[in-house]
Amino acid sequence: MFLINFRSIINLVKMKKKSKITNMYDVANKANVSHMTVSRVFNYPKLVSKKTKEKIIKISNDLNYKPNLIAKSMRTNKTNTIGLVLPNIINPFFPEIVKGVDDYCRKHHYGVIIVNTEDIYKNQVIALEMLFERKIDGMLNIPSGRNDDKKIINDIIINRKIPMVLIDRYISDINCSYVSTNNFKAAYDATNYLIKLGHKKIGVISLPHKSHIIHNRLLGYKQSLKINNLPYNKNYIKEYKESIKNGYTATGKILTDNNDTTAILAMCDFMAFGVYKYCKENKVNIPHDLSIISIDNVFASALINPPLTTMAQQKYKMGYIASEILIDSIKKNTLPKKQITLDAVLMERESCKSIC
Amino acid sequence: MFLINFRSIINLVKMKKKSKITNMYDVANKANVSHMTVSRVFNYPKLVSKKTKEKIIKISNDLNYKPNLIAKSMRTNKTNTIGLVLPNIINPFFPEIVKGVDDYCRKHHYGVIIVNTEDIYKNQVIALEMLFERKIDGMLNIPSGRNDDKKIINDIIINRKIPMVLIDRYISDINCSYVSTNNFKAAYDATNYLIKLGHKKIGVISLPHKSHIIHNRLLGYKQSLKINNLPYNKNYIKEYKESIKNGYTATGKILTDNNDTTAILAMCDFMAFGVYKYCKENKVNIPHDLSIISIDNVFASALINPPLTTMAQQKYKMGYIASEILIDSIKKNTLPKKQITLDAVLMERESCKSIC
DNA sequence: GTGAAAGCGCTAACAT
DNA sequence: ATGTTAGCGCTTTCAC
Repeated sequence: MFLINFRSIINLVKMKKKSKITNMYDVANKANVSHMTVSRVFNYPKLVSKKTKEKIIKISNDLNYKPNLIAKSMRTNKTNTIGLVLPNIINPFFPEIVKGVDDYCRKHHYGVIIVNTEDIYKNQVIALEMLFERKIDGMLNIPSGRNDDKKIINDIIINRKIPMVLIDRYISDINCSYVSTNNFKAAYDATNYLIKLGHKKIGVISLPHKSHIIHNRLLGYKQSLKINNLPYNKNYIKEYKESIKNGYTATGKILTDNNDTTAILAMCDFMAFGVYKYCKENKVNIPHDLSIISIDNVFASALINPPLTTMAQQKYKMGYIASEILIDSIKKNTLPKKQITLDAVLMERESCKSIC
Repeated sequence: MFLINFRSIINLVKMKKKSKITNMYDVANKANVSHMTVSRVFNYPKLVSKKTKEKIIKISNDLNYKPNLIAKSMRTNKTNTIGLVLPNIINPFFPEIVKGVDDYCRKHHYGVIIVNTEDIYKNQVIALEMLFERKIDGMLNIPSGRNDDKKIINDIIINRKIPMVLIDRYISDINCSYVSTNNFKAAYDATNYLIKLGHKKIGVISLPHKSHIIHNRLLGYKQSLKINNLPYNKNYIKEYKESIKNGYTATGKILTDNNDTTAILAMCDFMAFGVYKYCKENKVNIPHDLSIISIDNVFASALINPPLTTMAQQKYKMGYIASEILIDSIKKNTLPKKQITLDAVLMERESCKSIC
């Protein structure tokens, strides 16, 4: 009764203004220890005696105490948060990457701040500054393929030694890691598949190849022709920006320019959807009159009629592995350099027919 | 030589440790003012003389200074960050909501921490605790419809007075705001549309209606029948969990139980995709033999053949408005209570036929 | 095994 | 109009 609980007094003094959310001092006060002992329970539990530890854990639970990660960040310079910048969350290609990122990060107690840039330069700048101000530990970036991105990424992220992993699209000469599909092999395998089915006149619906991606896919296509002793003829290749409408236009171009075409390789599923549209309107039967293979395996590909045969990019895995590389290098306090490519996987459905 | 090398190493280590990111004091020193003046330039610029302000802004730019939002949060108890919890980013229904959220938040300088729960209870708990520890100012939640969610949301978020806005799905008796589709009206309008086309025997592919959503849609369907003096017969309603396969099964059930069925209302697009699959396999022509309308307007709906007529939920707007309500109440320091419902919009495509 | 003191970068409150 | 002081809740460092 006469004993004065000094610890309580000390802690109460330190608490001063009573904040409504439980903090370390509340727990320490109730456990009659210093706040440092509470801190150790959460960060270096081995340094605390079993008895004290158990008491503190119980009290923490009773008071519903959770450490304030913002305060922790102040001291440690680590927020356990990463940024994820992507061009367009509506495009069904990206959500699977997001899921892979989310899965890995949740498991490792990292938060993910997501920003959708719409491929607009201003949004990219806002996004990067926002993420820097929030002191993210690292960044995942699915770049837009615009040229001015590189400078701003260097200025705001790379030059400040923030680790970055690019996903899907590459930016040359930038100090970071990179995870993508093996695009050469994807197109090579797709073309080989058509050739094995007996196709010799294969049209290609391509995209503007400022990016390495399309460049490599085109190389894969050519290499497959070469290996199979088939001639390369660039009249069979039509290049438009990615959209269903442009896929439609490209199909018309290919078929009128080359009326012996028996198959089309579309560089992405969206362009393939345009092929379907053209074929429906022009009474071309898929796969009877025209075989079509594509690269991506977006969600809708299995739903359309006939289901689209496509080279599935491992989108989930790309997100997962990119997160792994990033968080690894955050923990090791190094800048990541790894370059990883994943093979696309043939999803054999019903849009290709053997003509042997 | 050895001595020099040894010393260089020590210096490099020291420098590395010393190398830090520009802060307020760096700017203040260079400008020959106190750090408070710098702070005012960024927070209350009117309180600083024009001359000083300009000098500080110039120096800030020169030194590439950006305020540290983590440190700011320590004092202000505001992180300018919100949480976004959703069940499944792969489901094409959700990314459009995310885009709406992202757009509003970017404009208002809020960061969004996203978590995908997969409808798994444990993930939901991890997500909420993670967001609480990071001191989010508010939360957007697209709940899973699981019953145990309510308690955990109350424990971790609501009881700590963190503002929350639910999107799409409602949880009864919880102190928060709510933005959703007017589900009664969506089904009512869809049914009316079919009836106007001459349909009298309308099957319904429903979902388990633990949630208010399906309950209200069913009420809308019934009300439309009533208003049009058509009988209600529950044999025409089949209820399964949401999946393409179950949509397939349900279609079979409806058509064999009621061979006079001329139209089907699917409670969501995924179930409608199952109808398409069934019809393709069983040589039922859409819309010639069977009309189909649905609710959602997911991305793939326009791609399938024939394009699906569906009541489009305003997903982007839901996300945008929910963010607006949340950030509004954060700024006013109140808990949001608003309940908003948005009308679904008829997307008339080619899956319904007049039989008048 | 545990505690005291210092301070991360910022802002609120008060002082000049 | 500008400066001084005192923390926000935590971890690092050093002391015992």
